[in-house]
Amino acid sequence: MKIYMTEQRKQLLTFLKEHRDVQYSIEDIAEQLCTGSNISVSAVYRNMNKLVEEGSVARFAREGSRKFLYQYIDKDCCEHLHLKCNKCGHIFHMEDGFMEIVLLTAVKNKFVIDKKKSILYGLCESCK
Amino acid sequence: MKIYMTEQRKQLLTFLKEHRDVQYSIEDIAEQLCTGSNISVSAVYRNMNKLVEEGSVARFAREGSRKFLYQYIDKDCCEHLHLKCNKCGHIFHMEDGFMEIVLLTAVKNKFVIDKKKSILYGLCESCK
DNA sequence: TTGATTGCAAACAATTTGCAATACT
DNA sequence: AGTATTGCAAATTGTTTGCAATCAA
Repeated sequence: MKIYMTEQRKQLLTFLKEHRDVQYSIEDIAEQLCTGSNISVSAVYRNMNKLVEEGSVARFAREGSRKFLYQYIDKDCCEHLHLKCNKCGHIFHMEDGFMEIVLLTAVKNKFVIDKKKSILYGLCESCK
Repeated sequence: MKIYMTEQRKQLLTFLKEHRDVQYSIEDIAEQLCTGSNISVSAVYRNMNKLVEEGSVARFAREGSRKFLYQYIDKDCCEHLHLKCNKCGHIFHMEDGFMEIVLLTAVKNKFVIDKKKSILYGLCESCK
């Protein structure tokens, strides 16, 4: 199935790429892009699903809310373990060296971590 | 607000305690307990919410489904990092020694992990 | 021209809530 | 007795879908 680069998809991708370190709900995105009459909410839903299928966007679920969260993913991004601060909501990438230790430790515990799908929650330095 | 130990809540707690290592959706629980006419589905919802508030049950969300998952939590459980297998769905506890390493590594990366809220996804030994 | 994408409104699925009846302490 | 909890049905919330019109290739 071909991909048409519509105005709406272009805007979405631009927005997400400009905020690679943020996870947005559909509502968040709609607030930013659907205000005038640029994009309909259902176009946002459909596009996000397609982008998730494609692999350029990741979808996350969070206990505490029924809303899914979306984040643009580049190669750089999905090669890291993510740390999300419970207070400020910011997402950090675990540095390579440290990540290797974590992955290796998990292997010793007989478990192979999927970096892409795993997020560690806690407090970042400025919030703790 | 007092807690009344109703027949329904008793059954729920018994069921969850007997399967501490499993995460159930409301639907799963309903299948087990609401078949005859023991408990209504809304009682399950309300009880699970109350138990989550209380802290004796944890609620999880996963991308790929809109259903929340619930699991009985004892002191032992919330002191561990959890590993969830993407294939068989089973939940494992990371062993103490290994967990310490992971937590310490995160601290070096300037991040304090909240064990209770974090789940690492990947593949367990028998599924990889 | 062909088929993917859009906007809208209606449909869905999971969860929550209002209310009168019931059960716990 | 007083109030938390129940069951039911109706309401909400977040997401998906059908369809005719539109747009990208």
